[in-house]
Amino acid sequence: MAELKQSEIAKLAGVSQATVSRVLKGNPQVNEEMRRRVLAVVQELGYVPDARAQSLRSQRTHLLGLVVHRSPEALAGDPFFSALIAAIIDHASKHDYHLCVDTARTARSQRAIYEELLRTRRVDGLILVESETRDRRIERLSSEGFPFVLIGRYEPEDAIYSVDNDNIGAAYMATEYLIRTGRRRIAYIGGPAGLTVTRDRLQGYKSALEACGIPYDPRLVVFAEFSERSAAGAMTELLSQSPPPDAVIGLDDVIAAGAMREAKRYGLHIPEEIAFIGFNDSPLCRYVEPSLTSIAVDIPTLAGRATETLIALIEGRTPDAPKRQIVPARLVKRESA
Amino acid sequence: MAELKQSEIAKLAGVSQATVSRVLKGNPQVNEEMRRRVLAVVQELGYVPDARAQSLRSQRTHLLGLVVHRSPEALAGDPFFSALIAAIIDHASKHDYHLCVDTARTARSQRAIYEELLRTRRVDGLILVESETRDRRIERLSSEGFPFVLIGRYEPEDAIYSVDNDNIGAAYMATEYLIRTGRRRIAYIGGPAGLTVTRDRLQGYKSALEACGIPYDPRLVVFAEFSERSAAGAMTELLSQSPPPDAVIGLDDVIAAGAMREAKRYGLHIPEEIAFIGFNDSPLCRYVEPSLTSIAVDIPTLAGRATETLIALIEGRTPDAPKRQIVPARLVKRESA
DNA sequence: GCTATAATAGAAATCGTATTCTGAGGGAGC
DNA sequence: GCTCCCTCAGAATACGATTTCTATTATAGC
Repeated sequence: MAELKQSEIAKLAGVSQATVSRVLKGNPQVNEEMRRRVLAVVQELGYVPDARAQSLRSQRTHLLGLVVHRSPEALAGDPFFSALIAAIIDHASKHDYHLCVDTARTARSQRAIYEELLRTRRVDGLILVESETRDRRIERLSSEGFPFVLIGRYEPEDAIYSVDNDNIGAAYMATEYLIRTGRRRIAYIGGPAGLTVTRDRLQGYKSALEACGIPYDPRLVVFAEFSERSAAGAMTELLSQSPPPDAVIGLDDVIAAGAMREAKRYGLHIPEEIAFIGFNDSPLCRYVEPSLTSIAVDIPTLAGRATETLIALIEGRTPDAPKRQIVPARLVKRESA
Repeated sequence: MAELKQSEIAKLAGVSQATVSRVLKGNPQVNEEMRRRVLAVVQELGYVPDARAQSLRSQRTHLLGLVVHRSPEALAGDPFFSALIAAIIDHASKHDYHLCVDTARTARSQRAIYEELLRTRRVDGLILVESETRDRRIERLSSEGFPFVLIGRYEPEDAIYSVDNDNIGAAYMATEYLIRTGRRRIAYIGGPAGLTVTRDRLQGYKSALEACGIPYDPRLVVFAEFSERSAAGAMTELLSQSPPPDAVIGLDDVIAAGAMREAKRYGLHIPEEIAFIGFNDSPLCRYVEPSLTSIAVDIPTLAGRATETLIALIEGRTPDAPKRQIVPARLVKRESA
């Protein structure tokens, strides 16, 4: 298979290379006869333009970058990300964009990745997931006018484009649901304390308590890593209190399930003595015993909004969406609460 | 932030653009004094070369493509893929490569994606996952000499580079383990019949039966989609037989767990009356009741071998690995078997 | 019949970097 | 003092497409 380029096609079709380009780009000022001749050769040889040359010339790579702030190990078992990635690809491909995924485990490599993707113009825009609450790099992206969208929340609210699950509302909903069903000592197991999700859900939790006139007890709030073991540790801590909690909200299904398993080990009856609610509605929920009530994050919508907004920014259109978009979550009731 | 390019740097450093390029590429034939001057300006302005121009000039994009033959919906809940993607990125970044992920749900879009990524030279090489047993496109890639590696198996065995979990061996191990613990009517629930994994594991299953002198009963082999519901349906079919199976091997943890749940609904005791073994050792396994014995696929190794081999191919080195690499799996014993 | 205008296609410039080609200068060797 | 070679840096070219500029031809309008 010979290396094909427009000049070869041009020679074979007996036209200039410029004409080949015009035909392929659908430029209207080209005669029907020429167009036919060129297309015939293109079809015959199966010529496809070189994306690298197009990128350089047009200053567009048609690549979106997804940067995930987690180590490979932490990412490994998480179904949230396969869903997110799949959904982004789905939307991007409709607009003829591709997706480049990078992970940033250490702070140093994070910086490197931003440099690498952005300054080298390797991608046209960035989707950022799971950033810290305040992030110097995000401000730099913003001040340089680089197109990017955050999945998650950022302050100040309308400084940048972001799409977020309604974490505050969702945690409020979960907490209120527990209160309505008679729970009074509701615990919250967060993830790493620096993460925005951890804090937002904590806020929703507190608001619901307050709205229902239940005093906030800081001893009922603990933090864990994204692992079963860490969740179990957090649960042990909670159970050491007297009286122990009668309900637990976990930041994550894995955390909630880990905590629930620990409670079972202590001989507690679920949901009679203690109820559990997780987040993400992962496959896990249907399989644990008792099945886990969970808040379902609407990933396709989240990914869709983020992708569409980003592409609009890249192409210079003003996104027809507010800077901060909030996607509602859904409570999926099962046996654990 | 002005648009920086080598010529600007050159002007400021009082050298030619060629010298700037040489300094940045570490070309040895450049005087120490020049090198210092250039680096000073580069540092000061934070110049980083344009990847698009480099791609065109060097004919290398430093992008690997990962093509997954599944719909976004099917991909959504699957932790296998986040693990795979994370592991590939991890290895690729060590060699200064990035990863572009694409999904191919329909046959038409599959073709389009191959064209798009390969013919446009958007990526330097391809990793393919979950292909069908025989695939016309793979033969084309091969005949065009395009660098690619398959995760999974392909026939003829040594026609292309592939890295595969030892599916035959793993299924053999699972089956033999069940037989050793006294099971006699062992069922197999595969995935879609066209997939190589489905067939390979079936083969391992059959071999183990034969080696242990247990006759093969085709009624004990059924196929399901990658969903809980489909798995439940398959299990119902198996339970309608007399005598029913006393053990089940599922292609997948989700399939195995779905089948197990169905068996519980029928009032069967696990593992006393019927045992279950799944594949992937996903988080799920530790949470189902009873916990699910599973074959752990060594994803980091799988991804690592595939990535290293691909990069070697791209860079024109002969991979120091056989064309067909097999990564051993591990039986993780839990309560269900 | 002559200019004005439109339609169309080729020539040439451009995107930013890597590399080959070329030439200047300096030291070694005789 | 001359050649030869070596080192090094600037000039020029190439990568493959897009787009502007330019030239040709045809048509219209008077």
